[in-house]
Amino acid sequence: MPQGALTGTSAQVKGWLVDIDDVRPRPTMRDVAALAGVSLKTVSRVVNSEAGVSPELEGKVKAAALQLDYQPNLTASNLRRSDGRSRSIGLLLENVANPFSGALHRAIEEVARKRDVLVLAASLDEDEARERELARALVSRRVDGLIIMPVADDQSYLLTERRTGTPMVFVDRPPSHLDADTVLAGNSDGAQVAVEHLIEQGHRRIAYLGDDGWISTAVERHEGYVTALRQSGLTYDAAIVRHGLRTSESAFTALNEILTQPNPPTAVFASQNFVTIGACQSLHMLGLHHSVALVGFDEIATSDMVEPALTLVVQDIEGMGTKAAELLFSRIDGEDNVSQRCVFPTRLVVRGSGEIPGPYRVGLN
Amino acid sequence: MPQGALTGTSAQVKGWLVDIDDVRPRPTMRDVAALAGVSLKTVSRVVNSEAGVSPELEGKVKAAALQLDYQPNLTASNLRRSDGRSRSIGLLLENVANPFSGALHRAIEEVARKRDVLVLAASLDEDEARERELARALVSRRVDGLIIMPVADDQSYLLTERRTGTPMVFVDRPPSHLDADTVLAGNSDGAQVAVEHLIEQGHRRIAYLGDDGWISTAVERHEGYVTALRQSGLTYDAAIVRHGLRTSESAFTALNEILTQPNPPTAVFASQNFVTIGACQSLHMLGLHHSVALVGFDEIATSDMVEPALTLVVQDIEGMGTKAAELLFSRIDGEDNVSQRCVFPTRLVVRGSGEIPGPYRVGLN
DNA sequence: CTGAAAGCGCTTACAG
DNA sequence: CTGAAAGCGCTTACAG
Repeated sequence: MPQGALTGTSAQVKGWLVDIDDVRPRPTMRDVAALAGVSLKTVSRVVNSEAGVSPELEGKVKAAALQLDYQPNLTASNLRRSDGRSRSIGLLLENVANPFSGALHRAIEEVARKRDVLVLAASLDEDEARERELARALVSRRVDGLIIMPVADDQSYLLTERRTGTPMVFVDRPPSHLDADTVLAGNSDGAQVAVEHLIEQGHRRIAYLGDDGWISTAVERHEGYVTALRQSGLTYDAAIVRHGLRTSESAFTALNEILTQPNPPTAVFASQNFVTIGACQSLHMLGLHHSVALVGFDEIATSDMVEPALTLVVQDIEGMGTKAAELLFSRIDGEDNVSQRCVFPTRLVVRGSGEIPGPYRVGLN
Repeated sequence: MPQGALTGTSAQVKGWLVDIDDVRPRPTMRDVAALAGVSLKTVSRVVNSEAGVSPELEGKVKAAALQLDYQPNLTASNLRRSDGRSRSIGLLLENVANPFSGALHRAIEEVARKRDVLVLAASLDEDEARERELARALVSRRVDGLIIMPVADDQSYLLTERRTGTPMVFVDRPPSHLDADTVLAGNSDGAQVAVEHLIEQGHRRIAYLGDDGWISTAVERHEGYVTALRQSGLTYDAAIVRHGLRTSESAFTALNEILTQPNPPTAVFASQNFVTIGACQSLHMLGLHHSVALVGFDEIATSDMVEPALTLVVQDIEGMGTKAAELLFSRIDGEDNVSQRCVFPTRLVVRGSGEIPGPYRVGLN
C-alpha cells in the first residue's frame, strides 16, 4: 500500500446542483397504488411478478412505478415475508486488502451473484473481539448466512445462532467448540511436500519461517515441516525455526538473523505469502538468492518475475470459496444433513527458487 | 489466482449435531418483554440505552435478554426509526480480488468501522449493466450511501436516487451526466512524470501500453504520455502504442510484438498494474530486461524482488479511500454544500527498471 | 381477478 | 418512570 503525500486538493465543480426544493421523499408502494388507482396489494402483485393481475391493471401499475421511479424496499418486504430472506450474506475475512481474502471473496461473490445475493464483507485482522462484534453486527442485520475465516479460538458464542438455524460455513480454519460446515486446504500435506522437495534437492538444513503459532494453518504447516524432516531422519533445530512472523518486514529480519548465524541453513520454507516476500528480500539483500533455496506457501502474483522465479505451494482458493458458498446456499435452501468438512489439496508449482541444489544433492541434472 | 486440481474430498465429521428439536425461533423484543414482565417499550428503551428506566426494570430486562440471547433486529427497527439508517453502505468496485480495489475497500471499511457501519461490496468487471443492476440492488436494500468506481459512461440512472437524497461518492473515475462528490488520482500528471523520467534517462522512442481506451483513467494516462512527448518535441508513433490491454497476458503479447518489430522502442510506459506485469514478463522472456527501460502505473506488491526492481507511479489509495468515505459520511450526516472534487497527486517511486539509460543519455552518472 | 384487514419487529408520539 | 396505540413499507391470509 503506497502512502504518498496526502495533499488532496479540493475544488468546487460545475455551477449546478440538484435543486434543494427538488428533494423528494422516496415513493412507496402506496404512492404507486394511488397514482395507478389500484390497491396496495395489486401493486405488490405486479412488483413481485405474481400471476393473476389483469393486463390492464398491470399496465397502469407499471406505468405509475416507472413514472415515480419506484424502488421496492427489500428490507420492509422481508419483515413480513415468510422466508424472511435479506438476500445478503456476511463474510468475515482476515483482511479484504490481502490477496488470499480478496480471491476468496471474489469466488464467494460469484456464487452469490447468481442468486441475487449481496455480500457484506469485513476484516478481522486476527482480532478475536472483532470476530464476535462483527458476527453480532451481521446477525443484527439478519443476513441469510455467514461465511467465516475465524480467528478466535472459541466459536461457541455462535451456538445460539446455530440453534436458531442461521446457516454458517467456516473457511481456511476450522471452528472450535462448534460443529459447522468447514472448508480447508491441505496445509500439513502441502508443507510436507514442499519440505520433501527441498530435501530431494539435496538440502539437510532447512529453515522454517512461520506465522503466529496459534493460527491453525500455521500449526498445520509446521507439522508438515516436522513430518518431512522426521521421515527423512533429519534433526529439528529450533535455531533455524521462527514463529510469529506476520509481515514481510519481520520475516526479512528473521531470515537475516538466521543466515548470518554460524551453521546457516541451505534452504528455507516460508509458511505464508508475506513471509515468502520477506524471505526473498532477505536472500536478495544478502546476495544469497542463487545459493539458498526457497519454497513458500501461497501464490504470489509476480512469482514469475522474481529472480529466481518462486517455487510455491498454491491453494485452490477459487475452489475453496466456491465450495464454501455452495455449502452455505444449500443450507439456506434447507439442506440439514450432518456438517461437511472439505479439504482441498494444494499443489507444488516448481519455478526455480526451490530447485537450487543443496550440498547433499545426488544423481544427475 | 491458482487453479489447482479441484478434487475436494467431502467427509462427515463428528457424530453429534445440534438437536433438530432444539431449533428455536429467534427471540423477539416481545419475548424479552414477556420474560421480564415489562412492556415492549421498556425493552426498547433498555436495548437502545435510552435514559429514564428504573434500575430495577433495567436489570430485569437485561437478565431476560441475556437468558434468551436476544439479538435486536436492526432491519426492523430501521423501518420505523426516523433517521432510517441501515448502518451499511454500498461499495461498487472494479473487482474485489484486484489489489487496487482491495486497498480502496480496506480504507473505506476503516472509516465505516468507526461508525459501526458495514460495507456491502461488489465487483463490476467493467460491465455497465452490472453497475446499474448492483446500484439498484443496493438501493433496494436501503444502504445509507454509495461509493462507486463507475464503469458506465452515463450515471444519469442515479438521478432520482440523487434527488431522493441518497449520499453518493465516485472514486477513481468521475461520473457522467450526474453531479456528485468525486475522488480521483492525478492520472495525467502521473503518466507525464513517468514518461518525462524516461526521456531524461535518454530515451526518445517510448512505447505506450494501455488499458481500454474508454476508461477515463486510461484516457488521462495516455494524455500524460502524449503531453510528455510533445513537450520534448518527440513524435507520436502509433506503431508503438497499444490500447485495450486488460490482462497481463495481452500486455505480454503486445509488447512481444512491438519489440520484435523493426525500429523497436528503447523504453516502455505501462499504464496499469496488470499491464506492467505482462510487459515485465515480455522483457524477461526476450532477455531485454536490462536493456529496455520500463515504468509502470500502480504499485505492485513484489516490485522490489523483480530484476530489475520496478520503477512505478503509485497512487495514494489509502488516502483516496479514506477521503471518499469521509465525504460520504459527511453527506450522511447532512452536509449539503456543493459537490466536492478531490484529486490526489501520484508519486514516482524510482527502483531501477526506469533508470536503464537510453541511447540519447547525456551527462554524468 | 381484486382488495381490506392484520401483522412482521420495532420506534414514534402520546397519555398517564 | 411506564406503557398502550399507531405506524414504518411491505406481505400474508382471507373474503369477495
